[in-house]
Amino acid sequence: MQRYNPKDIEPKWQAQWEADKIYQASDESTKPKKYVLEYFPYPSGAAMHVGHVRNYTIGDAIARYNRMKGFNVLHPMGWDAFGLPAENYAIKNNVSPRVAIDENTKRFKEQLMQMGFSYDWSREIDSTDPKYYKWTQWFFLMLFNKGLAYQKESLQWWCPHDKTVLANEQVENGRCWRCGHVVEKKLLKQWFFKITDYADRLVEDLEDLDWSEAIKSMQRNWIGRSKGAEIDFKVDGSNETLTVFTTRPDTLFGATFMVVAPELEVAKSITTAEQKDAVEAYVQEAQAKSDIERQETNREKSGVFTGAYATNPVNGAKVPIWIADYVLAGYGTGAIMAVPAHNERDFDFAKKFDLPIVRVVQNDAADDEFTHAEGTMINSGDYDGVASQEAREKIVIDLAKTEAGKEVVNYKMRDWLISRQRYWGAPIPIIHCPKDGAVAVPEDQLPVVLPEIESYEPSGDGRSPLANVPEFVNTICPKCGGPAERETDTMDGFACSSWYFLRFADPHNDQAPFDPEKAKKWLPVDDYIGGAEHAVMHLLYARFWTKVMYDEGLINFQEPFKTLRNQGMILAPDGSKMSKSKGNTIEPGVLIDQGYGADTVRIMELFLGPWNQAAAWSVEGMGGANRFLQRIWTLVQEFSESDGGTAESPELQKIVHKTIKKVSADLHVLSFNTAIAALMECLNELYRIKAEDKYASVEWQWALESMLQLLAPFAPHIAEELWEQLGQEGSIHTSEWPAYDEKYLVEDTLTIAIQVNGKLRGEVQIAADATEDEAVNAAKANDKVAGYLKGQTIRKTIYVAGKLVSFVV
RNA sequence: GCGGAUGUGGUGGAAUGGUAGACACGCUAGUUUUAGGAACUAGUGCCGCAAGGCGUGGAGGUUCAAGUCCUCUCAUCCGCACCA
Repeated sequence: MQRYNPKDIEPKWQAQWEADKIYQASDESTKPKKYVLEYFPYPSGAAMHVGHVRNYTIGDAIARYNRMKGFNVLHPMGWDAFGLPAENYAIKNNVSPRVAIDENTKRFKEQLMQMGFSYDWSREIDSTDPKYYKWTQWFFLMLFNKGLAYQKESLQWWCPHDKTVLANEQVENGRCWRCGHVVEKKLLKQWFFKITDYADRLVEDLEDLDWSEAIKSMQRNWIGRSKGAEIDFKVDGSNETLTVFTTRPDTLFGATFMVVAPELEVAKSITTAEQKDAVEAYVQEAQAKSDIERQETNREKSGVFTGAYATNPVNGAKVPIWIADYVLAGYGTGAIMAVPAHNERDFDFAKKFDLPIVRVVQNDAADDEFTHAEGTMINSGDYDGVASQEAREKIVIDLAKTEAGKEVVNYKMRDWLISRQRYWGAPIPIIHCPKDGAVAVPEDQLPVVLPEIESYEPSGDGRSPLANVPEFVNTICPKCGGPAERETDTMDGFACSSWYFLRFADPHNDQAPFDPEKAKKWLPVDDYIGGAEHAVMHLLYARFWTKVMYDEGLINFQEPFKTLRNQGMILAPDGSKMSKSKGNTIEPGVLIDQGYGADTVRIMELFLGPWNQAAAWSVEGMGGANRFLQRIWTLVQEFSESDGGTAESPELQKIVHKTIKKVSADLHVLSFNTAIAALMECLNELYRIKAEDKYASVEWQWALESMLQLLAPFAPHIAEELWEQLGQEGSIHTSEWPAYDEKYLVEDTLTIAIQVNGKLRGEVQIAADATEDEAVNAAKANDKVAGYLKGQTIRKTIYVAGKLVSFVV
């Protein structure tokens, strides 16, 4: 008898599948399409571990299942290969990032291949290939021409370690998302994409997406839309007006002071002579604080009085203007009306500096505390007695009459800063002309190719290494033909990944980013599988680009990813996070070499628990997964060597049909762990039946083949090998998913549970077609139950057909 | 503080309001001339000799019946955070 040896069969079938091109998606097929996509990986220097591989295993099971269900499946793979790690590696080892990335990509591809994933490799893409980034640049120009890409000088996050600016989304707790260094603010002229123009649509369209509530709420939170009003306060003895944003215009009568962020110019200009020194000292002190210090919550409030006063437009009251760093320059107007009775921060500030606190909304909160709650207006002139929700609207309407206020919507999200002062990225296709300003590189001159250079070290002066390459920089203006300079910054890598899912529909097109007809055929992505770490970066950016493309008429859909599936993280066996630095990663390649094989790893990835929940890797569990496949192997070998027989086995029919039903239903809702459990149960049953009966060859052949088909999405190699051994021609992976027939699932007898007063007291066998009376009588006849019913009056009898009888006494 | 999620045996986890613990790991006992990180059989929620009782983070409630529905509460994890 042949032994199950994954090392023999897995490479063999991988080569065969590749030769037969069975996973290639067809642009011509008339079968319904299914686009299954896993986020394309960054080919890093480190090997993939079982956590990364879970992502691909889930996607592959979905792709394979759908293929067998008769869909024309697009399941592509590519490389998101621009970015800092490759460049830093290149600097350290003095090799070109190109060379480093090519090596990593080759290794990554081998690792994916040895797992037996069913990718259509004919569509492989690489974001660092000029044939690809030509079109990333093309999209940049589209945004530029639509006024959605612009340059602006402003204070921006700067990572001193990576020596580049970062987008807001890429700063996590005041630290660089890549290297973890504390970031600084630097005044620089940078390129932005105007994602804020799409803020409303990005919030509203979340509604219809089949995404987890967690990711949706992260995006909503990040966009941070809040409805409110802008209200103008005139500064006394000056032409200045301070405009504030508030979500609670109803509390306007309770505004007893104002606060301006230290960064605002107006903070200095309105300051009186007496307060000048104090204000300057405070502003300096505030700017010296790191952002991490400033962001610490529960910090003691600090601030300084400007000496100036403003007039509350609603009642003419004079309110002092203060400067304090609890007001952020970057949100709203950078100035607030402070209502200490109804806002915690204002309350703390008023307490500290002894400013007046006036309650204007009456509710059941204590007098000496602040309250956000709604209530009835008091101390608010004509609005007294009105409900606060109502007053909120009325006050804004009344202010609008004198143009002292208006309704506005505010967002926390800022525009997406996309320029990077680094080498390894797609060059921004802009030429700076002294006469014509920023000019787009004409389309026929794309791509602007990233030149090979000597030193990848960033200068740190705010310019990329490309600035040191005169042949690259010096050019002529496409408009006037005069001497001009190329933009030397490169694009954020997230620009490349904002449209890659479209390129897979038409990966080799050199006339356009994609053929609209092909995009129409394949997109949107039906199942997008990836980690939650992309919640407010990639997933937001890609949605934004998609909407821009839709507006431009390039595509016919507004959301790129209909269904998003966030797989749960795989933790180390001790429950801690797996990381290269901790040295606790588990690599599939190592497990495969140990003899478990890719199929065992794949089974384990899915059997560990629900696919969307975190789970600790289990070393012992590997044995169980492997044993399961061993037992299937052995059963098929024993069958093949048996003489066969003619005895029929209704039991065999029943268990296999039942399993087909269960596995199909589970796969439909991605319940992989229970699908595999059902296969294990089926296998246990088959062994039991085998031990009792002789083989009935026709039925056994069918039973084993069906079981292998159900196994195929999870363990494709062993399924394919045994499929062949059973005499089948053609790949199991292009075979038709087995169907079940309800007629085999019908039971002759049923076990009915019997409850007395809600407690389980026994069970009884009845015929499947027993009437209610027969079932109830059988239940009463049960010895135990009879004991509980003796001498009692049955007040109520409930019969749940085929399930239970419940007596109430 | 705001938002999202999760709480079930020794462990990972199963359960359309209807027999809680499927499946697997681990453990216990046994079988096999068993080199192995084997294979097979039986058992395994807790208390109890048993009958029985108790059990899904906690407290209430609805129901003949609650892990599942409702109210309150506790704990853990994740995201955001002086956002007006």
